[in-house]
Amino acid sequence: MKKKFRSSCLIASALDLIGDKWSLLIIRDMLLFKKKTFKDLAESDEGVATNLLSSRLKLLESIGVITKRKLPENKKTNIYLLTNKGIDLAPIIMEVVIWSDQYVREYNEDMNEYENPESKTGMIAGVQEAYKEFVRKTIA
Amino acid sequence: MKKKFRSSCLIASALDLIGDKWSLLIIRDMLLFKKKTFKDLAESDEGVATNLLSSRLKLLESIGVITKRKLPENKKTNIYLLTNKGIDLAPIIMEVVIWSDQYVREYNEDMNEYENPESKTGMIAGVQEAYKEFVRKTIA
DNA sequence: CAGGATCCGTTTCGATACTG
DNA sequence: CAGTATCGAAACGGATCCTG
Repeated sequence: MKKKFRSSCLIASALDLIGDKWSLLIIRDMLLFKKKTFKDLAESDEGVATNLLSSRLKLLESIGVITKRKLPENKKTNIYLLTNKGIDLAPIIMEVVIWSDQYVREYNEDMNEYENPESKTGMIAGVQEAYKEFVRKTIA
Repeated sequence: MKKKFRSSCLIASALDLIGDKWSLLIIRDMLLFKKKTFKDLAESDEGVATNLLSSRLKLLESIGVITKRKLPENKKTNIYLLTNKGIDLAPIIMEVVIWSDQYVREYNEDMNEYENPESKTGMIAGVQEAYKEFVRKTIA
């Protein structure tokens, strides 16, 4: 394992996303809970202020991890969807979920199967596929 | 892939770490660049202010992802080392590095081998083992 | 009424100066 | 060297206010 990473790794726009609480929560809510409207996202458990939600959605769109559009059948409501670039954040999100579950859970749940690297990789791929299917159905 | 994650996933103390730019950079510097003194960490490319570095080290210690101690042979200098809980953040850090490298690199480097899930898992394990070996040698 | 934008008091940041 | 103190600037967050 001699490969070197650039010291600039993790520095550029990744930190704007990953180093920001609200951006992470928005991406999690979209990816895992299929939230897509401003209202959905505003009602997160953590209680984002609408001004912050607004600013983060603009940020995420400018970086290209989400897109803003309207439903085919409903021209009024804006919806936000993860792009492929955004869906590729799934491994990060899921690793955070796994770590969090391992170290800060108060009660046991059966997450242990993911200790097997095989099933973890598969689980992440499953989350990504599920989201892509959701996008397909949403914009169809 | 029917397993459900608690909505509290990713919310608790994980966000204090992952949702914070400096905490992430400190963990990265310790894990990948083997930084261990205040001075080492203060000289990061990104330029942490010393007051923030100080507050983050306290935070990370309080959460239990790092420990503060002194070298056996040098009683003057404080050193900071990742605990096992901290080393277990490696998958998150490495996924961020991989995503960052994929989407924000300006010039190509040969990271492509990690597109194979097998080698990615192995690479992460390698990073963790390397750090554990570093800890062993440091406190020996 | 959804989808934000604006205002404003409070908290946090970040750069530098300072201390044991 | 390893932090702490200070202070102006920026960001937060919560309430309210527009606008189609």
